[in-house]
Amino acid sequence: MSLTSDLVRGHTETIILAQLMKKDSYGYEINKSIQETTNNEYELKEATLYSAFRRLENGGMIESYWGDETTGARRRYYKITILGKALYEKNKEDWTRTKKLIDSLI
Amino acid sequence: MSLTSDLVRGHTETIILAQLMKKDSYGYEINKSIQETTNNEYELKEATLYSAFRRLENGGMIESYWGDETTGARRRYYKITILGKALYEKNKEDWTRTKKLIDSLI
DNA sequence: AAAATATACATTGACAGGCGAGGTATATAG
DNA sequence: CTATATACCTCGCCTGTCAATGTATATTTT
Repeated sequence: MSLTSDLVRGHTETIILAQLMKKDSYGYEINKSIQETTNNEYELKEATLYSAFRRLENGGMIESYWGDETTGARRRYYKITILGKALYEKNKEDWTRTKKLIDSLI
Repeated sequence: MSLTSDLVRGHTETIILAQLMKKDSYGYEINKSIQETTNNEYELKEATLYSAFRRLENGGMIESYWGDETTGARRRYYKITILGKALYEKNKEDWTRTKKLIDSLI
């Protein structure tokens, strides 16, 4: 929504992985969930979201499959892989370190 | 140095402004100071540093003047402006908010 | 005296992530 | 029947980062 986007840059993949740590999900739902969690303070732009999915899938961090909805628009579900879980944990640690780093610098 | 760069992206200007809040300084010194503060965990690449200076100066956030060194390499000193101080304060607030936002999402 | 290192500034061109703008398709509410 | 919500996707631009490269002076090492 606001000015935060620049500062969240670089966390997009981790945010998506975090959602997929809870359960398999699809783009639209993930984004809604982010909006709810942040009281509409933040959302991923669709182009950002889907390009992140591509990167993550190409890197073997997530896998996708089509949902079996008989009604409504089709959904492409994503599932986090072992590799993806490991990346998520690593990114979380990096975030903890980076937070301290920035706090000490600004 | 390491993997942090992606996550610090977006904070470069604020980090520079933070240094200039303390005192007028020049590129090389600012970078050394950052390295010392972070125990060599982080440093700005020169190209990044100088392009940030350009942006900040063009935006009226900092002003520059040549030092009067009679020996050694010349130094271009930077001074933070009123506008720059305001931006710094705003960026700090944004950081506080963003930190919470990311913490809630990952 | 020569070579290496430290100090100090600067530019160029490539790269990657974010995103505006545009497009497709189905279902429901007014 | 029109608007809105759900759901996916791509193209091409913009911006910040950074490797590589270049300049110049001073000190330290060999």
